[in-house]
Amino acid sequence: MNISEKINLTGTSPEERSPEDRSMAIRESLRNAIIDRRLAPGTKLSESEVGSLFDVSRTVARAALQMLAFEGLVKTERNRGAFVSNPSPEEARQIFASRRLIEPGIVAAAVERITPEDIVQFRRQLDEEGRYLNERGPAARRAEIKASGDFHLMLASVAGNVILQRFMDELVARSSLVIALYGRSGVSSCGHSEHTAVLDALEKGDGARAAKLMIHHIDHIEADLDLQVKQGLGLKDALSPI
Amino acid sequence: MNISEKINLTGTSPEERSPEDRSMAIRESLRNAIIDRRLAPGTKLSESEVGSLFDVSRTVARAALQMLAFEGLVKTERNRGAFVSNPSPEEARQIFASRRLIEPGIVAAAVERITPEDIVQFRRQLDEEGRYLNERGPAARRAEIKASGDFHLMLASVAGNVILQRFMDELVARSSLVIALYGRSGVSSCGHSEHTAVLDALEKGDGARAAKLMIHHIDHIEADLDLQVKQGLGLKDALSPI
DNA sequence: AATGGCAAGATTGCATACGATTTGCCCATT
DNA sequence: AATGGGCAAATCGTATGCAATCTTGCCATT
Repeated sequence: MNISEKINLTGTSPEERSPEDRSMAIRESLRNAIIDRRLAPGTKLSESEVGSLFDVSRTVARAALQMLAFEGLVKTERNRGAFVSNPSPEEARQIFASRRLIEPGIVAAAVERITPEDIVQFRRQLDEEGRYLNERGPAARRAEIKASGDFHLMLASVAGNVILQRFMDELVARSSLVIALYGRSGVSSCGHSEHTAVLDALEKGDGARAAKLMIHHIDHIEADLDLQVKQGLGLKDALSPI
Repeated sequence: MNISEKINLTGTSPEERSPEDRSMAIRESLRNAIIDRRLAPGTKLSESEVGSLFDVSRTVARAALQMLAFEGLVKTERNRGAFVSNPSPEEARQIFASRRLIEPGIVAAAVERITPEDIVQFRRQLDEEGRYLNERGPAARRAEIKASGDFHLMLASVAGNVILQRFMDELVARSSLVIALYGRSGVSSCGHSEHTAVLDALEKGDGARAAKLMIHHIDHIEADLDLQVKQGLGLKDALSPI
């Protein structure tokens, strides 16, 4: 159960490139590992292990884990440690309910501010997304989930509200976890075309249509999930079946 | 500039009542102090000072400050320390834009789940709010801001989405800061009646009306702000006035 | 008198050490 | 053989120490 191979240490930080917060770099690295499933839900992230992996003390490893706990990607249990989050179906529903609420607003804001350069950027992103769609294997699948999330994050970035952007950051990351856990089919084979449709509407300046498409898109993602209580194992639930 | 008097140490934690995370208790205490202005924006919160105030080491004080930084209530500068946030007008606008987006959704969810007991609780809360409205002095003013925020948080709680609840927690807290900084008149003398109106609509099950009232309410709060760059003090702005 | 540099003080960043708590294993007892 | 107690290993929670960095006041120089 060595997590060392799962984490792309050099992926986010070429080396000691940033003299700034190292805990932030560790957070980024772990975040990426979590959202594209190199670290499975439930995996234990011990402070010492993370610390030695990134060659820092427990202090800074702990700070990174605290940040991840704050954004809901890991859960910490006192005196037991930190574990990659294992979102419950209820949590999953709430995540998507939040997205259904926020993303139309983001789309509406984005349509006011999007530039032709942004459009070009988006097309490039969608191309990459489509490329992964046609590849096989878990690596391509992971990359696809990641790219799909990036589309939504780019949208939030264009919308220009840093607070909503941070909320979306969290929601997209947690969505990735949920899809990894409860996803039924191949992620969102329809997702790519839906992204394209949203972008097309944005390009035409049709915010209302883009927002509607976005809601449908989110609905489709959630509909692809199998949110049964199969993973109920909560014991608390098991003990009070009535 | 001793902050010790500003913090109600016993307010949130009677003593060592919680054997659990002390940093969480410190965060709560500082949070309360910030959102009702006992700690003014810009105030420095040094690790050692906070630590000795709560009789803990810098380690746990630091953890509390990190959490506050994460929710935007304090800003940390590397090698300089943590300071109570001084939201810019732009930040303020984004905070209220976010609330305009999220709160109608919360209201819509709340109308589906609100119980008669909740209504009673809300009435009690509104009574207390009204009481502060008729009192004079900064203490009553602070209590009024707090109580006003609590109304929105109760709503989020009733809505039953813990993620949105946490977002609102952050947004309400930051709003308090913004109102403290840019508030023009007496907070929201109209706010109380508007809260009542929202609740009335909720009680009648008229979610659409409640949502509309909520948007107006938020608009009114924001309209009461003086979001000029008077506090621009950024120097960077002052130097490039064109 | 104003400016520039320097050194002392203060504060954070980080690592490490020690105590506390939990977990799992082993063995004794029934 | 199953159960219960207790010990040992592992891990977390917290305090503290040291180095790095920033601030500030002082002094020399112009």
